[in-house]
Amino acid sequence: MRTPRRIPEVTIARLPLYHRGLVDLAKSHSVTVSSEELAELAGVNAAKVRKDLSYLGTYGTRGVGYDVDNLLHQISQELGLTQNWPVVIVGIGNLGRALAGYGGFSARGFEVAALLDSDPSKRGQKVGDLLVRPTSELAEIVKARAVAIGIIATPAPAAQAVADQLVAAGVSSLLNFSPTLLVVPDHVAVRRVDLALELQILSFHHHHRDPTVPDAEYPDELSMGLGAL
Amino acid sequence: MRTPRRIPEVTIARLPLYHRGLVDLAKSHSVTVSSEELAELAGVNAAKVRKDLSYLGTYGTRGVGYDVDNLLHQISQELGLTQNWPVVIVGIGNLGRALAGYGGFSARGFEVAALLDSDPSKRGQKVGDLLVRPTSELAEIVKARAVAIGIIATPAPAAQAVADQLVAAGVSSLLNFSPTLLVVPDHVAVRRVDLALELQILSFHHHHRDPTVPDAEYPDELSMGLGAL
DNA sequence: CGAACTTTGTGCCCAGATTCACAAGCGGTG
DNA sequence: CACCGCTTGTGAATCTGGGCACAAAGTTCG
Repeated sequence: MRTPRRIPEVTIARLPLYHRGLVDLAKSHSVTVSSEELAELAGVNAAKVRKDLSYLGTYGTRGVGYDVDNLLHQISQELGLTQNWPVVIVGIGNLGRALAGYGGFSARGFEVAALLDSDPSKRGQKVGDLLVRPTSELAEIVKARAVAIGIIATPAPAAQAVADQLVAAGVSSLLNFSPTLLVVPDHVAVRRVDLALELQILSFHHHHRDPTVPDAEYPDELSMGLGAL
Repeated sequence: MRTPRRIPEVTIARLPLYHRGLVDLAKSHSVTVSSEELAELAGVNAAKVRKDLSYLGTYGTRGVGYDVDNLLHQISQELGLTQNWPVVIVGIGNLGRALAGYGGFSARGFEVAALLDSDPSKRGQKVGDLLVRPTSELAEIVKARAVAIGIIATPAPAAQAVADQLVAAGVSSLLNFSPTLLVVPDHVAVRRVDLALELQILSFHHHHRDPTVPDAEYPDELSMGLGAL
């Protein structure tokens, strides 16, 4: 039997970290990896790694560790990374353009199927080797290409309408870059990336930072490392 | 006495949501708001709103709710949003440029103090009305402008070195857009925004979506809303 | 082949966060 | 001024996830 238990959301969120660590290990031709090593790569502790992986099945070997290739395959399987998911990016402003040009997509099993924007003046612009198409073609594209994931990079006021269209067209997962709370049906997964929110959290920490910590100044380190850039 | 208890991290992460809701309410000239209303705006439940706010102090009035202006002020105070924090953006690629052009910064109390990139060919380029400056000037700029927050938008291999430089120069908070685990001293706060990770989490949900949900198709909604974009 | 060693998988407990549910407190009303 | 309705603030219960610690299981070496 596979995946006997329900996988906790926090574990799901860590699987990509393990995935990344394993990709690195595979590149360096490591054959096996211990929970300890993997924990270090992912920035968590070893017990958590073992518990997380145990939700997927028992792929480790006691006394040895995990087979890198096998574990990588199992996690890829679980995350659904064995196939290329087509995504659409809606809203080709500053951010949308940056996302369109981001190489990490294709490298990690996501393929930008289309760029959409409602602004007629953007229609026909090229970003990379993709053409910006009008939002009115959204439903058509989503259905024709079986788009799995919609990325919303529009201004906040347009976000909900775009989300509605994406959902109506059959997209099941949304990545929302606008500072908006999207209302979607239960079966649609939404992840939100909110820059202002992250900055405000950092602002809190800066505001409440421990004043006993000297305001930095590590003269030794200042001189090193600059060349590396 | 103010802030008697330590504020849990999860609460801190929600304060910006309340802040945003309150800003909207203030714009629409609402005078008071109940925990119920604020909960709806923030997408959480009312009990959580009340408990979160109670960590800040007792700013509500029983039978009435919270005074919008006052609560907004208190939360701004707590988050440290009553002053403008200078930030630097390091790594002016696709993403860095998009961030530099993002209007949300200045609107929300953050000011881009400088754009830095180690690539000599980028030096002197203008993004908006800011000049790209060499990374070697990092320490100088951070100290001169008392930069609070460093945004790392470099490729992964450069991220750790940049983080080291920022920390050495006295930056206490980092926003890391590279898919890297940064190692920093305890007193430095790091938030990570990882696109590939978010997509992989969505991939999981799409991969495991409930097949009983019909593949969308809500004909009524398809025709409406398009004009709004 | 058995002993020593290594590392996994997991039961158990603890800490932290969420939610419930209700007493306390305030404003309005007659 | 007393009563009623509303909403906060918070103790208590519940749920969830984290981490310890150890038995189980495999490997290596003599």
